[in-house]
Amino acid sequence: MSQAQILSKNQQIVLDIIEKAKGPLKAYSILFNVQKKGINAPQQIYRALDKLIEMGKIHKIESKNAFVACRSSNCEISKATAFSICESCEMVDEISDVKLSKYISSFNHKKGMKFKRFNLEFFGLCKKCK
Amino acid sequence: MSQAQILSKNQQIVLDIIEKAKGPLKAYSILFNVQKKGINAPQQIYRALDKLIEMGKIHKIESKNAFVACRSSNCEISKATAFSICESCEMVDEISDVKLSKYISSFNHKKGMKFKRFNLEFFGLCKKCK
DNA sequence: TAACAAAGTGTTATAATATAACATTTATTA
DNA sequence: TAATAAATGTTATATTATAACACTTTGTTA
Ligand SMILES: [Zn+2]
Ligand SMILES: [Zn+2]
Ligand SMILES: [Zn+2]
Ligand SMILES: [Zn+2]
Repeated sequence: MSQAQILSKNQQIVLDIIEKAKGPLKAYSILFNVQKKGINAPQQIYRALDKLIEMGKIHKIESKNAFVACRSSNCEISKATAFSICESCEMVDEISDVKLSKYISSFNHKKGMKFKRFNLEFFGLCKKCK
Repeated sequence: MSQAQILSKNQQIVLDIIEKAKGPLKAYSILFNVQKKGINAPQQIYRALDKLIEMGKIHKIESKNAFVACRSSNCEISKATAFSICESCEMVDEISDVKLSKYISSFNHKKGMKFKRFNLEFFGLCKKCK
């Protein structure tokens, strides 16, 4: 059984902000939000972000250069991530669909490449924006 | 029948370079490669890139901020893109697998979002790097 | 517990990626 | 040919991300 990760001070501060946010956050917007807490430099943010990603606590939305908290408890440390992204309101929602994930994970590339992980981003209009 | 797109001068220059490249190219590396051709500013590159993406001639590899030529003739203007990416040598290969693409396209999000397009990036080690 | 190693922090500087804004030119079409 | 749309050239600036170095805290192990 893997014990609950203990986070460092900066990691906890950054994670708290990302978890409280309604949508994806950009690194510099996180930075501006924590300057009162004594974090002054981008490095401090990026280092925390890197570790949090490694731990699977957050994910990077590549198409937006932004970060969201992981909402799926069974998200196997980010080996198989999928997101739906609203092109109008910027809302991002993590998709955890075992069938979809299994199907994609089992996809075999003709050219003999063995995949370790994948990231899938869907784009469209969310219910509200339709 | 859609007639062959006629490209503007800058669009053609940028496309040529991307098509000749063996791997994904970054915007500034394209820029450095075309300065002899009279293109001097990032804007000129990014504008061409934007149009080429719109036309489906190239794709952006989001996880790398880099661009590759579209190799799949039936790539329906980038509504459904998939790539395999080698984490060691940076090689990128466009996957055109109708079954995979159909399966993912038909995925229905529970929260009522209708998807217009998706982008899937696989990561691993290619044959050579394994 | 002293010594060492590993992980985290703080800081300054800079690199890399991308867009804003505006003037001008070229191509298209009415 | 006049009006419109698309593309270009240019300068400046915004945004995202990493390098490098000195120091501190935490964990491990002799
Ligand atoms: Zn997750
Ligand atoms: Zn929306
Ligand atoms: Zn394609
Ligand atoms: Zn490789």
